[in-house]
Amino acid sequence: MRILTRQLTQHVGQKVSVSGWLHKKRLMGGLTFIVIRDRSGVAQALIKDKAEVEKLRGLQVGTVLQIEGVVAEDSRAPGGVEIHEVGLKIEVPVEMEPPIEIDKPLSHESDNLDTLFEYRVVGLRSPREQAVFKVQAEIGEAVRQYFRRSDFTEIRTPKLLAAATEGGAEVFKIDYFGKEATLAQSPQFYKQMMVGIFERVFEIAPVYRAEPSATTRHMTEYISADGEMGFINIEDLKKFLSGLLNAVADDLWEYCPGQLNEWGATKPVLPKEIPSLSMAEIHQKYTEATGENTVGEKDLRPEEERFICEYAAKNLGSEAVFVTDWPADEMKFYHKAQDGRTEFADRIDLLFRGVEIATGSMREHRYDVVMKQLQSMVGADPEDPGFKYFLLAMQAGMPPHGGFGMGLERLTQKMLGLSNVKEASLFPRDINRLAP
RNA sequence: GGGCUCGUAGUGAAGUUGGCCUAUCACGCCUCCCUGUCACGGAGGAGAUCGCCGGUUCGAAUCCGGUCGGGCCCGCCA
Repeated sequence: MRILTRQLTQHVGQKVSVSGWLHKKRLMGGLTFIVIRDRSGVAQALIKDKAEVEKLRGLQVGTVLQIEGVVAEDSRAPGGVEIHEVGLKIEVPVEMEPPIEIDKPLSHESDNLDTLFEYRVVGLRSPREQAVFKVQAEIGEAVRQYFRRSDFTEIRTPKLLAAATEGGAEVFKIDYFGKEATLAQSPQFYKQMMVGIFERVFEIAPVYRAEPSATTRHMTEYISADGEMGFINIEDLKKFLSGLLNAVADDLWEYCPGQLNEWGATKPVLPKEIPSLSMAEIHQKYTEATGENTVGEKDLRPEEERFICEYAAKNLGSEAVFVTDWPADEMKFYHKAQDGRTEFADRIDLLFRGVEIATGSMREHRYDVVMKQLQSMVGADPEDPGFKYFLLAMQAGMPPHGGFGMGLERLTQKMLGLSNVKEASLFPRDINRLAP
């Protein structure tokens, strides 16, 4: 019966069988050490029998094999146990020399990312690479649990859409049986429509952006964690996001200490309520600090995002910060302007460790107003199938509501301290990579 | 889309004000030695027409032009 490598300590003195991949071999004359990898980790086996060692001749790392032997405690063995009196059974011999070495850290230098992604199917076998995605899986789990604890219903919305979309980012156009369709750049309209049904909904799913961006923080396909809820205001949204980010960090450092340590990650300093700074304040502080005048600009420069995160870490005891008071003339048609301060959108961006990881806003829930905004801001036809059903949902009765979208890979990147968001994607898609 | 920058064995790097390059090193790979390795160690070996095309020159990895492929920043965004 097969056991996992992590279970060896429970079987000292017993004969066991483990299965996995050859991860490393060290031939030392009369002694041969091999390391076997399975889903639970790695373990060492000590082989003395020359005939057993000969079975490995010509076989490379990656060879699938089964090891039978007796578990022995030995302080010289990694982890204190190893397998002795080994009998090997080669399940799948691998003679191909791996294009990259997975038993030591892979280079994540920006110049070498192309190699990293080109050989991704092999490189991900490295325990250190796996750690990134174990962490990402845990983040997804923590996010899901937080939503569910907060009484959200998980939804699945279509990614194939009729042509019209929310505007802003470019969309991918595809041929749909002779008609033009687009790939969803966000679940925006659907999650809002679903507020009229479940009140609180969330989705964790891929979205597509046809932006020709070539930066360390953009991909053309990424996973968005979207939430939307009714009967709230912008302060409720901030509280929710503060709690969410804290919950993710707490969960991660409780359940993934090994993986986080692999990347030298440090737990983010986050107060219970993440502090807010208005865009005007940030421009002001940046201008004072650098002499570079950004006062009056309608967006934050990436340099300002990094600056204000450092400022918040140093002065506000928080590695995350909300940016508030975005100019209303830049807002999207479904956004809501602030009550009594109509020159500002009721919008927040969540900056974490120098990048924007989430954008949230209150939505315009009044049918006649959102209709007017659609026409004046987008110049769109309300009968267009891309907008028609969204408008119907508003007309059918929508409470004040708001929500946000958060980039899962960006969050993973920043939790681990990776320099490029693509490192936090199994198979990143960008302007010039569609495979593997 | 704009700016800057890079391309040398399977991988990572050195060499790039032209000649001493018949291209150096490390990891990996092959053969042999090695009974406690864990980035094992030791001896030997194979592997690169220096991204591609053209040009300048007695001579090009090195200079020039083109081309293909990357990267970083900006714009835009999560």
